Formats: sequence, C-alpha cells, structure tokens
Amino acid sequence: MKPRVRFAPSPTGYLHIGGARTALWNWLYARRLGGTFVLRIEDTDQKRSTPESVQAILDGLRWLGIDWDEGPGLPNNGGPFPPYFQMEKIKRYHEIAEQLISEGKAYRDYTTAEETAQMRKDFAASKGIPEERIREAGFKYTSPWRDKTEKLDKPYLVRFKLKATGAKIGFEDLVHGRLEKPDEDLDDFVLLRADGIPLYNFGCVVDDHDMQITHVGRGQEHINSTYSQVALYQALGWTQPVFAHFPLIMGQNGEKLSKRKHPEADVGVHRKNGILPHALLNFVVRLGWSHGNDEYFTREQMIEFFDLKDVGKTNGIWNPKKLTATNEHWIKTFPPAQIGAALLPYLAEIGVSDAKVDAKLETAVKAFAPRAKTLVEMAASIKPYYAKGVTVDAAAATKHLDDAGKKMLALAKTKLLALPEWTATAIDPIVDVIATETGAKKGMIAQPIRVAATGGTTSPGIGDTLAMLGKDETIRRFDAVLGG
RNA sequence: GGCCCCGUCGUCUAGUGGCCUAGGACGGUGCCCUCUCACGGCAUAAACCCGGGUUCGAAUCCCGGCGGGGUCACCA
Repeated sequence: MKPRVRFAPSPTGYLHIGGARTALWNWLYARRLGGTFVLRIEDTDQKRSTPESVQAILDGLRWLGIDWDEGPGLPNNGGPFPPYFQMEKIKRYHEIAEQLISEGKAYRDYTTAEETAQMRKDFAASKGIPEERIREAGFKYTSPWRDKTEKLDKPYLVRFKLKATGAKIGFEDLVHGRLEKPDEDLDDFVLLRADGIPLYNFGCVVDDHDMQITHVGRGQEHINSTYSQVALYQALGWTQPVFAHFPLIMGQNGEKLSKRKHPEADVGVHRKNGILPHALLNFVVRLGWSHGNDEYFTREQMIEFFDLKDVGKTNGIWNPKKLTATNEHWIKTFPPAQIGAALLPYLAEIGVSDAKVDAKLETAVKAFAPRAKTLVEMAASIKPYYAKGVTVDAAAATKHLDDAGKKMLALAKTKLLALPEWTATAIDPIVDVIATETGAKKGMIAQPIRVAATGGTTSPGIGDTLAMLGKDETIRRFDAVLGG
C-alpha cells in the first residue's frame, strides 16, 4: 500500500526550521514510495492562528520546493478528503464527540476553566509544592461530571473518559521501537473546548483517520500526547497509523529551537540571508538522518536514499557553520545559470535591476562561486561590475598605482586593445606575457590592473575580472586612472 | 519533581559482538598551490558519559548511576 503522510502545521507564525525538516522527511518518504504528501492546517488555536501565518508556511514550503498532493491552494477543494483546514470541519468533530459520549467513552464536563485551574492551585497549595509537581503528589483531575449523562443548558467541554486499568498503553514507533506507559499515567484529556473547538489530540486523530493517513512522522515532543491519541484510536475502533517520532533540533545553547530565542528557527531568515533552498534542505535532512558517510545529496538522491527507519534518536544542535559550508558547496556545484537565476532577486534588492541571466552574469557567478558564502555576499560582490566607473581606494592607489604601476597599466591596455576577443581565456595570459617581456613579477602587473579595474586589491583572476567588466568599461576605468 | 526519550571527536554522524590502533563531514591548526582574495590539495589535534555485569572478546547486549532533552493546558 502506498503511504499517505502529512505535515500538519499550526499557523501561529512563520515556517519553523523544525517544521520544515518534518515536512521534508515526510515528503521524501512519500516521494520515494510513490505515496501521497498531505498538507493540513491545524488552525484550531483561534487566539494565535492567522491567515498571514498560513501564507508564510505555504510560501516557505514552496520556496523549499516541497510540494503537496493534497491541501490548501489545490483544485477540487484541495483533494479527496477536504477540508484541509480544521476550522472548516468543526461539525465533524462534534459528530465524533457525540458518538463517543453516547457510547460512554466521553462525557460533558460543566466545570469551568477557572474552577479546574483553582483545583490545581488549591492542591498545590495544600501540599506546599509548585503547580507542575502536583502530578507526582498524586493529583489527578477527576471531574464531578465523569459519570453523569445529563445535558444542562450551560457551556461544557467534552472530555475523553479514560479507563485506567493499569495496563500498558503504547505503540510501535519507527524510530524508537516499542514505546509504552501505564494507562494510569494518562488522564481525561479534553476533546472539545467549551466554545466547541477541538483540541489538538482530538482534531489530529479525527483528521489523520479521515484523511487515511498511514504514517505519522512528527517531532519527539509529541511522544507523550501520542499515548492519549492511541487511547482515542482504540476507543473509536480505528486503525492507528504508524508513528515515527523525530529527534528535536536544538539551538546552540542546547535548548529546543524556539521562535523567540533563536532567529535561525525561521526558514524565511535563511532565505533573506542568501541561503540556497537546496542547501537548507541538504543541511536539515542530515540533521538526525544519515546515509552512510554521505554529506551532499541532490534532490533526487534524497528521495532515493531517505527512509524513516534510518532516522536517528538523538537531538541535534543547529550548526550555522555547517549550513554555510553546505551553502558554499551548492553554490559551487550548481550550474552558473541556475545560481544566476537564484541571484537575481538579491541583486534587485541592492539596486542592480538590469542584471539578467546572460553570459556576463554566468561569468560573474563562476568567478564568485568559490568566493561567496551566500547569495547576499555574491550579489554584493557582483554589484560593482554592473556599475559605470569606480572609486579607487586611496591606499590601494598609493601602493599599486605609482609611476611603475601606471606604466604596467598602460602596457596592459595596449595588449588588451590588441586582443581579438574579450573573454577570460583570452585576457588571462596577458599577465604572463607582460611578465615574460618585462621580467616583472606577476604581482607587479596584476595588482595595478586590479586596482584600476575594481578600485580595490582583491578580485577574481584578472581574466574573469576584466571579462565581467566588458571591454568598454575596462578601458574606461583604465583611462580614468591613466588620465587623459 | 512525576512520566517519557536520548547519551561516539566542539558539532552532525558511520558503526548493529571480533574488520575499531574507532571512519567521514563541518569547524580548528599547520603546510602546499597562487597575480590579490578565495577555491583546492595534503597533513594534524580531537570522541565511544561513568561503574558493574554477560562473553574467549563490547562503542556495540543487560543493570545501576550520572548527564542532557521533552512533556505535564479549555496550545500545538
């Protein structure tokens, strides 16, 4: 059977890097096995969900090239199991909740949020312990409505009626193996809030079932809620999917990568910083998963090699240096035309709007690929080559454009003017030629040329540098230095 | 703190009882290449959390300790 997997983000902010990896791994799994990748928006947290966030997540996924087979923005209501936004199927959750209630597997709890909160507080106070430790002290919420069935005319929430027998409840996890705990450790978790909106554990189970999801791959932080969900599957008599709980991505301080404390948690930040989408994918796919000693994968190789069973168990730490190294690798590896196309928005961003993917840009990409860590850097490096004229750095001029330097420059100009064609391969040898003819060191020849052409002391090889500039602009800049 | 998960170089990892004097990658260090800056090449330092078992033999299996993380909501 072809797997049906899903990525079910909550639209409460930008696309999180951990979410992106979860999406990627699920997507890869589906693609390799010819399965289906579903995107579902879990927008039941009405306080925090926003349309902007939905957009940000969709944009982030698209930028990464992770496409979904079912979900938002697709024809025919998004696919065969709509809707793909939880808030659009509230009725369905109520239906299931009612069924559970009628079967005695759930109940209406008229206790208010304030009351339950107070109960916790009182218990903690009576034991003289902080609230998060009430569980160890034996606190377990027991609703006075647990065994009642009457329907009152006031707000209620629906709780799952967990039957604790002391038996183990658990599941087979693809990365962890058998995971279980005594069902007594679970409680009557809330299915429906007082306003009728489902909570995560409920909506998630109903949807995964309705959408016929076969494999649920998500972060390890969900392990504990999975036990509750398993109880629900059993109560409903539904077949549960195969679970796979992924290790977490931690910030460099060792804490879980959070939106507040770690700017790098935002996929959009990397886009802004000039990271290639594929580089981000490659970096993130290796964080917690490996294929022998392989480090770099094309998209096709990722699909070919990825398997949920090869996912590791240990949390990984975000390593910006390795991300950069991965980015450099792909900048150097992808065809110049492709990098050039990716570079256009970054050039436009800094005012170079006349650039297009042509011979000049490709030459520039080739020249700067080994020198740029990011597309932002590359764009900045290339920008001067699209300008008319250049301001020569004073210190550089003093050092390299003295009388001797200008003499070399003039000589170079003569040789350049005599060239049959203006290409890097044609230009490059002139430094050697002049060196041989005059006996001067190459540095004495190349540096004056470089300073005159770029205004500074560093640039790619003379051939590439002048080729990028073009004949006219090169000579113009030479003349500006030589005067008259 | 209860419960749950995890524990190989600084980091990501290979490793599934002998192939391990523990391999690769990023980062670090040194050297080489060189018209500048890079790229690249070569070399090098650096780890099996600790303690008990099991076994002829353990990074690999078991137990305990320690350490890290997650989770304990009418968030997801």
